Amino acid sequence: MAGSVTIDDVAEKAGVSIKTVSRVVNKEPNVRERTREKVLEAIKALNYRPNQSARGLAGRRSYLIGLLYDNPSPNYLANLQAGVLAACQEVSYGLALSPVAFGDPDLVESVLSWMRQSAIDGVILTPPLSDSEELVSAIKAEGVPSVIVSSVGPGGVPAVVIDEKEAAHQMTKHLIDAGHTAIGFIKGHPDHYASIHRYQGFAEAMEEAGLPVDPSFVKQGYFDFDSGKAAGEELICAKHRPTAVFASNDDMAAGVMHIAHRLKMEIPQDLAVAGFDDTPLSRQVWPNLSTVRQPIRMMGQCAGELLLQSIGGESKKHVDPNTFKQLDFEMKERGSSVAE
Amino acid sequence: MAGSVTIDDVAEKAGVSIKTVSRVVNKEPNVRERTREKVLEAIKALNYRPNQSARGLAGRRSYLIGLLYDNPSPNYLANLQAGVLAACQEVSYGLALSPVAFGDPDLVESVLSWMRQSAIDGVILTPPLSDSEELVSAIKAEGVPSVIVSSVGPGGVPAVVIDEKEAAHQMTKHLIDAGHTAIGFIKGHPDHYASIHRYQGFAEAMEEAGLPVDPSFVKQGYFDFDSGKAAGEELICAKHRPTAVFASNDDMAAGVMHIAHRLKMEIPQDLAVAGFDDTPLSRQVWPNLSTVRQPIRMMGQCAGELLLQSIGGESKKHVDPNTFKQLDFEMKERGSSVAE
DNA sequence: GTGAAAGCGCTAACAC
DNA sequence: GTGTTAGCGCTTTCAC
Repeated sequence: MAGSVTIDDVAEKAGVSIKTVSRVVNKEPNVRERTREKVLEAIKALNYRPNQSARGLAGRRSYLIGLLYDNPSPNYLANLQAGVLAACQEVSYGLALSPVAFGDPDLVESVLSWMRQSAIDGVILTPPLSDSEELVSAIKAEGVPSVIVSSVGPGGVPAVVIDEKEAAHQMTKHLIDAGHTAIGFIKGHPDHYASIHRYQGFAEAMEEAGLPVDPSFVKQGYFDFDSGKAAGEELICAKHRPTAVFASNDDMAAGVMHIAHRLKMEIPQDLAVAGFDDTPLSRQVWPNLSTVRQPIRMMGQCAGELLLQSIGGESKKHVDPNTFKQLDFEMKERGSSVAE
Repeated sequence: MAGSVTIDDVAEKAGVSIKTVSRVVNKEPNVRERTREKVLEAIKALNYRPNQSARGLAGRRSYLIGLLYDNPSPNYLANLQAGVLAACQEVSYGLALSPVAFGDPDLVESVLSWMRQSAIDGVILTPPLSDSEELVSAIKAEGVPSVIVSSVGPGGVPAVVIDEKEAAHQMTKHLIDAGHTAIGFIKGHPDHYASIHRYQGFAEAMEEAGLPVDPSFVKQGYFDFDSGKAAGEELICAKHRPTAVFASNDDMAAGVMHIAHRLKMEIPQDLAVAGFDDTPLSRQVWPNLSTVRQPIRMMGQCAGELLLQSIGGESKKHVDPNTFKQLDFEMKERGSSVAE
């Protein structure tokens, strides 16, 4: 602890008062540009970082935001987390992780108690927690700012999303354009709203093209590889089978491909496959998987920035609680749907 | 901030000084049983919760441990982190994440500075950071307890590991037992000690079996899919080629399989493949990948427990700095090495 | 636009 | 066993 750089050291080095340093650190207004630069230089030279405990004590907050999640895919978690951390770093906030179980009957109670205990200044909710109206409302009632990710939510809480429906629509259209008329669909986990939207996009695209959606071509999945395998097996092994399968995420699509390989089917000649998310897996299967890229890391960063903004320092630009930040998705058409 | 109940309120209500309350809260000795009860009652009646920031500031600790990592695979990070979090929860500690760049020339300086400013009470190092003797020593010199994971380290710091060499030895033997004599090897990232140990295990098993290690059958990889693909291509496309390839991790092994598929080779008939780590990917490729399971989550939990113990709050059992906790690995022999 | 002074709620050191 | 007195490093309030 000795020899640690404090705000006093920075103030002295920059030739200003500690209050001015504090203003710069907290990005408050009312600092001349020239002064700000001097301070920033001193901060950099000394490699100064504010002490969170001291900040928290004086400022009556914890300088911590929470990230609530329930067993997401490692890839989703790692990317989202990296984005949130990036947002936190800009303003020297810390990130507190809270893995919870969506199925827990006293989910709300335990989340609230965790928030109080750790004095979280704000919280980011990921699916399927962000889809729980009860939870979102309870947190809002507690007066703690929150942002939800990948979900529309009950409103009144800012959200960061992509247009799931449109993305699924485009991917379905891609398969139709490739000549498929019998297209199977594997739904995502029913706890996630995204699953509904992806299905809607699929159904609408089919309807637009005047193609019927055969109910026996629609299977329930749970976003994991095994459920994709199971659904894929049901779809492919039937005598009347689709020529293309659109799975609601990459893991399930990989499951379908796994089955296809086992049956010695050629992809995409015998069966076209498409996924959703553009996880690393999509480039590790053979052939590469056609999918929709979701900018997860950026979504994390946006959510973090939005939350930190609405926690607001002194420079509280007010954040509209109905903010609805929609980021762009990206189509990735690869070898699993079109011969290369 | 929820309850604005402070230590003073508790002291007044219990009719003692704040110091006595502090003693009770921190389970320190030298409090008469009768007094302790009175204080505990007051705490309960007022629903008092100590302010972490104030505790941290005054006590020069943060009730936080740090997790240092450099761009690990999402899977490794998510699992390790889950284990560490589990350990933290038991004692109400928080986890502070710190992504850093191993290549950064002032890595040590910036890590030390981060530790000082956030007043981290202890830190867990993951590869390749745990392999940097300079960093490990610097942290030790700073007097901050640390635990390293998946690495042997310079000693003097507790470590949680598996026997990488023995594991690679067994996997190699498995390939030899399956009848292979020309076995290719793809090394892991050179910054990781684990890469060396895995190669040693391979080389020793070959030697024991009286098989030569053809230098042209040993390629350098970097633990990522693309480097596995590149190395795999070099190995397989040569006129004189191995009949089996042992890659130092699953991602690289998947890269090899990808190439093999592209060349229409049958696995394992034309080419056997083995990996290391037992990531989900190993069960998502076709055929399933033979690999070595590393109990990453448990390693994270052990590391967390070891660290928290050596920080020692209440019941400071002394932790031997030369603790070397070796967990068991597990062989997973699947379809990529033996026809199913 | 900037600074001086007054704490934030707690623990540490030392008295009693 | 228990209390008193100083801060910890920062933000806040209010003066300039």
